[in-house]
Amino acid sequence: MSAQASGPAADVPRARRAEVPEATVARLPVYLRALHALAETGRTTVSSEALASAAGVGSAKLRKDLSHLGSYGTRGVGYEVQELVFHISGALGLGQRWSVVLVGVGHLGQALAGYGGFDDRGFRIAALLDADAARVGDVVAGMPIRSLDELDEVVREEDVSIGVIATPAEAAQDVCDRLVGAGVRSILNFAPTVLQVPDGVDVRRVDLSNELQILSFHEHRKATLAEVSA
Amino acid sequence: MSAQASGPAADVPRARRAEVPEATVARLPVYLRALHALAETGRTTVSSEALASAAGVGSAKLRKDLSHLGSYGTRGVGYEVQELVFHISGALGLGQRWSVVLVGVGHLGQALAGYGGFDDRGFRIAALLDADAARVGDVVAGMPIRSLDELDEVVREEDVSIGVIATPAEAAQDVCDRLVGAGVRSILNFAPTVLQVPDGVDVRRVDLSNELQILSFHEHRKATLAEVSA
DNA sequence: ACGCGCTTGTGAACGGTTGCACAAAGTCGT
DNA sequence: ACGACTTTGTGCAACCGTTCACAAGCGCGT
Repeated sequence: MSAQASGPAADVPRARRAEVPEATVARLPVYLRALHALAETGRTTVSSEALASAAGVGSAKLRKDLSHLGSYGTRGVGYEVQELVFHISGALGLGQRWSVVLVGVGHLGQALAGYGGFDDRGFRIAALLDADAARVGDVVAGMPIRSLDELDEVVREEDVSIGVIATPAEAAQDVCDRLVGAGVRSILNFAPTVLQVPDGVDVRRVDLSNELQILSFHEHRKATLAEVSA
Repeated sequence: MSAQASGPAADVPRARRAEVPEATVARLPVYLRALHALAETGRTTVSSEALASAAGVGSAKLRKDLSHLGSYGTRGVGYEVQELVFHISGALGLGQRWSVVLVGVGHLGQALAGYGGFDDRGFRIAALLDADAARVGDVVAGMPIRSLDELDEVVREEDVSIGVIATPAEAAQDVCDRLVGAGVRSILNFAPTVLQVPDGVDVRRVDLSNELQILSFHEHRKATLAEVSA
């Protein structure tokens, strides 16, 4: 976004990168998980129809999504599971291990720390940090909790590129600022606040209450419709 | 915008309200939270500009979103905070208290059970359920854990309309089926699986690993771009 | 009372996403 | 070897969502 194509489009090595659409990127992890599940059942190939159904999307959408990565299917047969896993992982940048720092070790933080999905895929928790001095030193999920003051040090030494915020809402913006100050440019925020960040920093929010309220809207709508037809 | 409904639009009972777009619905909770935060600082009115910035969106988008609910602003002044809270809450169906059943009381389940955001807004945890008999009877966040077998009973007696799944992935589909069987039509799924449900049932997924992978994609892209320009 | 400045609400243009429908391309059985 | 069958990859059209730009409306100061 910052370094736009300066004059000649020759800076791009091979223009094979047709810029994967954001909506597609958001679905790739779902496909990847479905593929892993299929692999465990022993399947070696899948049709777009079968994979789409396992991922909860339409088959045309799936095929179009995959076509943005390249042409890795075989007509008349389908996709080879392992090959697809490889290519999707590559597109998502999971070839390398990303170091993650987790800030805030309450119940949610512990749930995240204990979550198996980290090590399996390409993520490694570099450190658990908490502002509460009484908690520092406790061991959670096999790791000692360290002080929030060690943030810069951790980010530098462990080459952390992703920060996860699982603090109370009041602390989130401050922690965010510290993360950005330390050089972290990707943040996953579980605190119920909208974080203000400079350009070039990506933030993704996960908010339980939001999701419940969206469900509430649909329940409400269903209930109102039912009332009308009654 | 209401007057010129020439002919057909006026007598269609079902299409009474102009159907709030899904993308807008997803943002309403964010606005609501920002408004509550503003209310606590003593503000009684906000401009679309100020509220938009607090919510992390553009002001035009905010105004268009709000316009789907009605015309509740005052030109030259802005929106009255309390009034907007009232109308957004109404649109989201938060006027009534929804009963929620939480299945799976591991670390994540405990984090959710202890989350303040439930009681504050219009949600009430009707029961905590877990399949592990050894856990049944334990008290978490002031509530006793009950057996998963009591699901039907709980849903019926407590008029539960929303189910939250915080179990391991393996158990999620089974729990989902039970919830649907008991009559629950809105499900919030924290387990890393895509649930298969019949039509008429809404499912929202929250998946930590997905979010991390999306961040990974962007980090990867940034890193690749930086490499090229170097 | 009246114009001035501010802010909302919205029509219209734009860009991205979805779904359809089908040609291209492969496999399998005979 | 070949035709029937299957499934991918994609052009196209409809749809949805975002952004721009501005007229309409409101309060305030004079």
